[in-house]
Amino acid sequence: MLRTHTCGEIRIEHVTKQVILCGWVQRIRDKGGLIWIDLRDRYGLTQLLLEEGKTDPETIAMVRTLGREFVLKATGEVIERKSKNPNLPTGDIEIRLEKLEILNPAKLPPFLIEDETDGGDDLRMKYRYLDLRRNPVRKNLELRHKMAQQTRIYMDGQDFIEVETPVLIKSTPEGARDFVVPSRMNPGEFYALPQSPQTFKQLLMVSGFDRYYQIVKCFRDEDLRADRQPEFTQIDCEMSFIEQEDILQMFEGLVRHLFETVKGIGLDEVPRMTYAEAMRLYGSDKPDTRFGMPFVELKGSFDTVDLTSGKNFVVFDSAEIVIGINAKGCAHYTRKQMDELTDFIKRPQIGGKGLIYVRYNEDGTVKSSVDKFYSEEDLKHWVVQFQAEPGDLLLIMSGETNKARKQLSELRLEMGNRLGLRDPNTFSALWVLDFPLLEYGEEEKRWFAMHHPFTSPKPEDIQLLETDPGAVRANAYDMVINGTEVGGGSIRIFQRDLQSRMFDLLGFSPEEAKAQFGFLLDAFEFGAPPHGGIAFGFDRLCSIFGGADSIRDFIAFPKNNSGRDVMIDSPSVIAQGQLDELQIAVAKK
RNA sequence: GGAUCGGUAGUUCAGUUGGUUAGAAUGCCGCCCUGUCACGGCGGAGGUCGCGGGUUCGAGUCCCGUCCGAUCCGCCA
Repeated sequence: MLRTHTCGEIRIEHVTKQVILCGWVQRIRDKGGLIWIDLRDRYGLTQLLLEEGKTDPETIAMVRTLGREFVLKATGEVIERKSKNPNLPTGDIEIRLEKLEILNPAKLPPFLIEDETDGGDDLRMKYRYLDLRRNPVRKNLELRHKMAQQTRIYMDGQDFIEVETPVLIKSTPEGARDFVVPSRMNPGEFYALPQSPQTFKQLLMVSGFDRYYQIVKCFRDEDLRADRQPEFTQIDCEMSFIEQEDILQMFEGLVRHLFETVKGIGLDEVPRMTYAEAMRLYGSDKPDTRFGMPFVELKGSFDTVDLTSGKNFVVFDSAEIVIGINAKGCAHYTRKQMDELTDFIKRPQIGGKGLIYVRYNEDGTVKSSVDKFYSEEDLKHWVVQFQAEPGDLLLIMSGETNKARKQLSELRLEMGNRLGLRDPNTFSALWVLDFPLLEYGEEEKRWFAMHHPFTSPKPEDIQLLETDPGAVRANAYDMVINGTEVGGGSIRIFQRDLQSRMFDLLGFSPEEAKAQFGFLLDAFEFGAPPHGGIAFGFDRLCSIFGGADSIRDFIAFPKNNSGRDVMIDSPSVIAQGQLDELQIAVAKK
């Protein structure tokens, strides 16, 4: 070892000890007669002292040649500081430098290696190895490490075994776009990288590994977002001889264990909500339940309520649904603020046509943007429906049910932001249950599996498969934390007949089903146990625990928006020889 | 495929209606400083205003195109 201690561990009780430290130069403060060097490593910062008249002049001269990020080996005695720094764990001591060795000089980094860096995202990505020297990013990776460790501790404690599954697998038509790898030994043929180990974990159930998990890389060739990378990590799990309730209990347990051990937070029992409820109350299958503000229907499909029709307001009369939210205490909003909200919902990404408001003033009077059509008495009925109190502001939208809900959902989140109701250090988890089994693809004119083709329908809905496939509910569930989907899974189909019927419904001919998933169908004929599972988005889980919106800083070497690694500059062209070997020709544009 | 925002010193940004030599902070370099810790003081260097074209007497600023980045929509079983 080149060092006796790290830069984070020396305390007042080490005084008079002779130590050797290694690390990077964080900063040098040269007072002339006194020079201090802050030496940094992963563990902390320790101050080295040089003093004119006491320190060897050659060493002082050498220190005056140092720059930021030089790698040093420093030998000296631990002494108590004359003026202590209470902000630093090592602030009571310093090292009187006796011998200095420059292990490696360093060019000036392109941005400051400090907590509040002056580097932009692009630059930080290009020099990621420097960015990773910064405390905030390093702490995120330490958090990730803890999350992974605690996941393994919990799963192992529940008798799950970790099994690795292959990365070079087979492309399947359903779901996300596959990343594809050409096979040299089988010219013209391709592997695909797994979107998830789905079929393998089901096969492991057939094999009798009744509790499997894996912290595993998955790959999807789709456009990226702040919380989506082309390669990402899942906590992938599967269990046999269970019902949905067992899965919910087991993995609520995992999440509670993680909050407990990693954050020191005791999580409340995770509430449950059906998909239909979530859509009706929040217009989203992943509602942020850190705050309430549920939708209220003035005219809707679920209730028989209609407080808007017959007053010659065409917009509402022609709408399938009229829904709103109660922004508590916002009656004072100015014209400017209202315009901002209207502009917000009219943005092309949201696509709202207009926003109607009702102010329930402190003095009990009511003022709205539709006073022309609705009397004070009409509006008072609305106020009652919203359970509003004086000082509240009702924000109302209308239209086709699914669109209006989606738009109002965006507005609800925006109001949550404006009212400071989305604190990243508050955690609210939710199970969303009973997802639809199928959704209709308008373009393709056929049904698609909402989760995946192996998801089992609710037994009581099976007869609807023939008559009304869209109404069939699945034994599928998502876990949502703070409005982010962090995990999802289902109870699988384990009977060959039902699975074949599913493929049929999804438009697979028996031959296609056999070609794509024959191995699974075959396996189901050799004694498949009832089984089900779940997968958590590990990167997202880490980012939520870390209070961040983006998963990028929880991944050591992430890719940018265009799927590029700007540090190693990938993807890149390959040599003609490589292409030849693979018998691949690149089409010229 | 689409929308919005951005690209000016090493870095983060400002830059008026189009008008002299494009500024600030920070970093960097030099000198001074014996208790600093975001040290302080004095001085200095540092710019193809993303790229290409256009309008104009004159463009960082206006117009067109293009490239790059970020966020979002579509997409993501």
